[in-house]
Amino acid sequence: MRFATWNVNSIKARLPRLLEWLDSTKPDVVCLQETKVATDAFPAAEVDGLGYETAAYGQGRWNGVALLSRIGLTDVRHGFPGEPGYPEPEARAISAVCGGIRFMSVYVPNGRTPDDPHYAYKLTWLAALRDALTADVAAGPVVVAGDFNVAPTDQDVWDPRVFIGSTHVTPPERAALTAIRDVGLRDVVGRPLKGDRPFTYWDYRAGMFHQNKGMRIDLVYASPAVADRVTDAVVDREARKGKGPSDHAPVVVDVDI
DNA sequence: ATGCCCTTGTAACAAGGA
Repeated sequence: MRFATWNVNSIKARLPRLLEWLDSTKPDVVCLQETKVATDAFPAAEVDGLGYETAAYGQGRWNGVALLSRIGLTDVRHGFPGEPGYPEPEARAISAVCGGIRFMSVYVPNGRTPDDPHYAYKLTWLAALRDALTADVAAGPVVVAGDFNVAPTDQDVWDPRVFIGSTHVTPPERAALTAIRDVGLRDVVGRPLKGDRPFTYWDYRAGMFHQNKGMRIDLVYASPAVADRVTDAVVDREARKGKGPSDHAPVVVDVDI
């Protein structure tokens, strides 16, 4: 089985690149984030043409998540029990069972700055996610993948000095990730295809990608039943190149199941 | 080379992203 996670930064703007990438990469399951379309506006017919079923959860202009699968897609859930809003519910999580594994695609709140109410929302959201995952992990194998908007360690940002005082690197955010792993999930880290660190995001501005000034914030957290069977994991930086890319690269995981 | 911010909604900017 091959699965992947990718923050596409608008499914409408990225559809040609997504279809090309699906055709060449041939993942069985894909977790998408920042689709930026309403649930009913997701281009399901286009991905159906490549053999994928779709489960989408969107709200229009902001956020939006989806799952694509060509190995079955059942028991779809929008959000998770106890998920907070800001203050209204936001389209940041969707899960479904594909090939016997519950996949959840997550788009964690950004936080903006540590003194912003959005940062408190981010921490509350991550704590609620942890609580909800406790039941899911007990029920069977789980993969939670997506844009976590947290770099787990200082090695996961291109220069820790630049991020002092910023979100994505603060101890409470990192502790929230640890708490999620502690419910029984492991961090499946992709191989970088260039350089020594598997960054998944590079700002569009100032040639950051070309200087490899990135961050590892797109993460794959998997139950041991999945993590133990990983045969390869790669950050597909090829998808960050060329005309009209997302600012995030996909993480692609192969599992012998 | 991989190449120097992007997307959406609304009407020339505003807001968010990280």
